[in-house]
Amino acid sequence: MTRPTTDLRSSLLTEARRMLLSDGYKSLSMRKLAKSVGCTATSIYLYFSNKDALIHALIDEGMEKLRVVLEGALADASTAKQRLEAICRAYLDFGLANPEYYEAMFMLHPQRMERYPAEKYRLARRNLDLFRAALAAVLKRPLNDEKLKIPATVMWTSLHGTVSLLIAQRVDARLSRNALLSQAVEQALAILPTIPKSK
Amino acid sequence: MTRPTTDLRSSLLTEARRMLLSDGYKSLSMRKLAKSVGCTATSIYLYFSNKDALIHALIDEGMEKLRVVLEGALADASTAKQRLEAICRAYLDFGLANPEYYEAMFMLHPQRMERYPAEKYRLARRNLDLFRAALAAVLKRPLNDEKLKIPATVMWTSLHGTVSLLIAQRVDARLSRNALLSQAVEQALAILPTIPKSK
DNA sequence: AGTTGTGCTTAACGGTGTAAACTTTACACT
DNA sequence: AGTGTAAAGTTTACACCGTTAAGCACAACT
Repeated sequence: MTRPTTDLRSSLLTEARRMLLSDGYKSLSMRKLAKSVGCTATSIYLYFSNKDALIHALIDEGMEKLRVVLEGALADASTAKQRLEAICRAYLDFGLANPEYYEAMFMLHPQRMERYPAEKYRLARRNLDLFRAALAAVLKRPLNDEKLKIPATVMWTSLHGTVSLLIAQRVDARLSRNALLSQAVEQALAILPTIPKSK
Repeated sequence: MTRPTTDLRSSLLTEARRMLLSDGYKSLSMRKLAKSVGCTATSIYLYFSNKDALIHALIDEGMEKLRVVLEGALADASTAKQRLEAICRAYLDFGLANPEYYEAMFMLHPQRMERYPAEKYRLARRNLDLFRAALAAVLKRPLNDEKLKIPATVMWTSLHGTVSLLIAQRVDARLSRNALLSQAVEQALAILPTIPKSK
């Protein structure tokens, strides 16, 4: 009922983020959001063309948060090999620490995301490039070596598999979480020997 | 309006499967299903306690189909190493060939699956055991070596990551699909050297 | 003072899953 | 043949959902 700020758009984003983080994507409805923020559901459409657009804004936030985390991990490690390991570990940790963001970013039903503008994938790809650069550094190759795109992508997808199945609770809960994560990082790093020498 | 068979339950399953496969999970609604099959929406509840239960039945079907595919792949290869590679490849192929089943099986929103009875994971775990056994064969270890649970799980999650991101269309579409899949298999197999020798 | 435009609301459409109560059909037993 | 009962299916209803169209109130500008 309260009208905390005149800037409805940013109030909506703030509240949507809070709802996403506390109750998950499923229970983020336009009507409930409106009620929490003190306006009508239709007012949301003055600032976001539809629910997808609202989620996209949150996805962008998540991508940005992920970038900060990954870059932090890179900065904290000293050798190239350690940096690669650190970025993998940081990726897993981010996903498990922010499952609601992660879900919106990478696990949402494709049909729901149909309208996600291709241009926005730029942010996502920038995170992927961090992996590619870290990989290149270990292999002593140029930072944006095109040939490393596929290995970097697969490294990422492999980590994603672990995160997403843990979030979706499809993994046997009796297995040690720590052992699983360590093995996942080791597995990701094991891609190194499979990459052919350049030229 | 037609009442094709007296066994409404199986008609519902057949039609639900058809709808899932042709239009995806999202557009499988109780009302539409009822209309297609010629009964009212509430009649479905005589045979399935809720929508989840209906989906669970389809998930079970999918798990069974996957099992057949994986076992087929195992049967077609001769050496232990080839069998391991074949099962990985078959997993990827199954997911990409049956995205609607795959989505229901492994990608559905956890909240929606809250009511998925833990006991049912048995079928899922049986598929995972095929990976574990194939892994054990290569390493010349006992088929149900407990120590291989984590490596086998990570092998699976790594493959899942590739499948699920491709299905969710989060992977750069310009990358060669074949190269990506080959790399994913290679990555999965690269777990082998990281597994400590038993005792 | 009158026009324009902005910010928001009300009302409505067509959809969703599901619960409760009611009706019809079918079968068993006296 | 007539009655009791259980099964199968329907009607009605509730409480939600995303979204559109039309309209209202008020500020700023001419």
